Amino acid sequence: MTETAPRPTLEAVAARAGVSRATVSRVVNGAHGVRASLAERVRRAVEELGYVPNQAARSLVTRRHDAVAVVVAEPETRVFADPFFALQLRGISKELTAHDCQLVLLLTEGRDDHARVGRYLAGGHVDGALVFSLHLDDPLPGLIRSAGVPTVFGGRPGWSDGTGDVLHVDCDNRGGARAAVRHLLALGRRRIGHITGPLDQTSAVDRLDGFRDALPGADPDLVVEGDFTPAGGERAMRALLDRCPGLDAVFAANDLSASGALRVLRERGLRVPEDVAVVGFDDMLPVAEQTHPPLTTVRQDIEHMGRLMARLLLRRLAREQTGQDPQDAAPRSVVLPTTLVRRASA
Amino acid sequence: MTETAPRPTLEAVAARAGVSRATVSRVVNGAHGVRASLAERVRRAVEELGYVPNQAARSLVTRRHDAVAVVVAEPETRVFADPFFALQLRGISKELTAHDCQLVLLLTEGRDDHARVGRYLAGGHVDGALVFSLHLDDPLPGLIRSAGVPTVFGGRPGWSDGTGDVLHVDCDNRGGARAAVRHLLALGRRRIGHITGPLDQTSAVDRLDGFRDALPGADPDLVVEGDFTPAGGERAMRALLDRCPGLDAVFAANDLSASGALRVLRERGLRVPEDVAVVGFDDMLPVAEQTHPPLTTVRQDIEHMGRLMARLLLRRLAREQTGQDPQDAAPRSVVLPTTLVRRASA
DNA sequence: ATGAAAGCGCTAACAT
DNA sequence: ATGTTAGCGCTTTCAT
Repeated sequence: MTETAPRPTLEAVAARAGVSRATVSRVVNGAHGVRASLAERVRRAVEELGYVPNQAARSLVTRRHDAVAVVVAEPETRVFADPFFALQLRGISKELTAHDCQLVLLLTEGRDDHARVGRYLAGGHVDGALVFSLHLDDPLPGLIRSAGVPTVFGGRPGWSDGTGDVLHVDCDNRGGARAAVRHLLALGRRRIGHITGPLDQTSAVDRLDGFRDALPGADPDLVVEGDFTPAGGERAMRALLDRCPGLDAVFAANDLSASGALRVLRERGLRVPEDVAVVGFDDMLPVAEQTHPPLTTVRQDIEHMGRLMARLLLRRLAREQTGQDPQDAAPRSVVLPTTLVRRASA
Repeated sequence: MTETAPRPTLEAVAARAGVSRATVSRVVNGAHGVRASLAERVRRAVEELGYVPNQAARSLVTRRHDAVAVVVAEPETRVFADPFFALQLRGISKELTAHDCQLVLLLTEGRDDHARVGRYLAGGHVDGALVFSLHLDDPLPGLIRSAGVPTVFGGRPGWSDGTGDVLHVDCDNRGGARAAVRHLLALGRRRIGHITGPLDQTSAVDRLDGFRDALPGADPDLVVEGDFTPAGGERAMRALLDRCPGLDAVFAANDLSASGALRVLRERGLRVPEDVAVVGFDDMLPVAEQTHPPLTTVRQDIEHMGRLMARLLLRRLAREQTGQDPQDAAPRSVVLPTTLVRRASA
C-alpha cells in the first residue's frame, strides 16, 4: 500500500509497442521521422501503461532541466507581509509556465541558507536563476556567479552601476520619485519630506536620488529613513513632524510606509491632503486603494516585471542552446517606466 | 563566455585524489569507513576542483530527490492578494530547509495547467507533494493520486470526511466559528449575520457549520455568501444590511471580508462595535490590526500549519525509505485549535 | 525509417 | 578499508 507503484520505463513501452527504445524516445519527444502507424502504436502503449518519462534520466543526458530557480533573499519577515513578492512571483510563474518550464522556489531565511542555495544551483538542478537581490552586501550574487548559472536579477543589483554585464529588470525608481515630488511641487507644496526605504537596497537609494533630483539642496532634516513597513512609516512620520512642524507634503518610498504616515497624520489631527499631501510608491492596490484617503502613488507594474525577468532568462537560455551568433539580439537589462496615479491624498 | 564551464565529475575528483570513484562517493556522502587521511585528500580535491555532485545522476540511481512540490491551485487571482498563502509557504519552507529538502512551487493558473502538474509529479522530480486551496470539484487530487506521489493536503479535502486515509493539516474551522459566534452572543447580540467564504471550499463550509452550531435555526437571510475578498465582504455586508436592518453583529468568514464589511458599516454611518459588532477569522495581522476599529478575530497559526504539513510529509517519506513497521507511529492528519483574539470590533 | 549500442554521472553490491 | 563493476532510464550517434 505504501509501495510506490513502479513506473513503466521506455523499455516497457518499447516492448509493448514492439519497437525499439529509440523509436519510443522519438515519438515521445515530438516524433520526427517515424511512420505514422508506428507512432500511433507507440502512443497507445504510452497511454495504456501510463508512461511518463523519468526526468532525472533525461536531464542526465540532455543537460537540460526545464526548470529555473527563483531565489528570494529574505532575512526579514517583511518580504512576506508584502504583496510585492507575490505579484512578481505570479508574473514569473505565468511566463515560465507558458514555456513549459518549472519554477523552483528557493527561500533563504538567513545566512546559513546561502551555502545551501549555492550548492543547489551548482548541483545542476536548474537551467537558470531569477534572483531578487535585496541588499547591498548580499553574498548571494557571488555564490551564483561561482555556480555558473545564467541569472537575471530583479531590481538593480547593488554592485552594478546599471551599465552593463549583469542582466536585470527594474522599474525607473529614480524617475518615478522625481515625478512624485514634482507633482507635489506643482500642487504648490514647499516643505516636502521624504520617508525613505532601507538604504541598503538600491530601490530605496534610487528613490531618494529622485527626490533629491527634484529638490536639490533640500533640508537634510526632511529626509528620514524608513524600512518599507507601515510601522517604519509611522516612526518616520513622527520624526518628520517633530523636526519640521511646517511640513506640507510627504513622499513615502512605498505605499506601505505611506499608509503608516497617513495614520500618524490622522492621529495628530492633520488633514490629508489639505494640511499635508502624501504620495506613495508602488500602487499596491490592496494598500493604496484602502487607505484614508486613497493614496496618490507612483505605479509600477510588478507582475509585468516578473514576467519580463522570466522572459529575459528564457531568451538567454535559448541562445545558449543554439549556437547563437554572439552579437545577435543579446538580451539586455530592462528598466520599466512608472506612472503617477492620482487619488485623493495629493 | 556564454559557455557554461564544464563541471568536474566524480571521476575527475577520483583521479585528482588518486582514489576510486567509490571512495570519493563515500566521502562526499557522509564518509563512513574511509581512512581519515584519504578522506582528507578527497576533500581537498573536491575543494580544488569545485566539485558539486550532479543531482540528476544521483537521483537516477537513488530514486530520491530531496525535493517536494508545493501545489497551489489558484484559479483566481485572489490567492495572491492574500497573505495566507505566503505565511503557509513560509512555514513549509522553514521545515523543508531544516531537512535539506528543496521546495518546488507549482502554481496552477487554470484548468490547462493541471495536466502539466500531473506530468511533473509523475515525472519523478519530487519525493512528495504538499497541496493547497482545493475546491470541491478540483481534478488535482485525482491526478495526484494517479501520479502515485505521497501527499499531504492543506485544509480538509472536500472529498474526505476527515475520518481517514487522506493526510491533511487543517485548523478547527468549525470550532473557531462557534467560538466567534458565542462571543457575540455573550456580548448580548441577538441578530447575528454571517458572511461566508466561497462554499466550494471546505474551510468556508466548516465555518458556516460552526455558525449554525452556535445559532441553530438562524434566519437564512442572515447568511450571505462571500468569497474571502474585501470586495465580496462589502457586497455581502450591503445585502445583509438591506435584508436585516436590525442586525447587531456580523461574523465574517475571514479577515479580508470583515475589512470590507467594516467599510460598508462606516459608509452607512453605523458604529462598530456599538451598533454592529464584527468578528473575523484568521487573525491576519496586516489586516486585522489595521482596520478601523481593529478586528476581533479567530486566530489560526498559519505558518505553523505550513510547518506541520511539511513535517508530516517528511515523516511519511522517511517511513517509506526505511522498511517501517506498518503499524508504527504512522503519521496522522492534524487539526489545530484556534483562539479568539479580542480587539475593538467586538 | 528503425534499431543497436554507447554513454550521461552517480551509487551500491560485491570483491578484494 | 578500498576498488571493480553493473546498472539507474534516457538520448543520440551510427549502422542498417
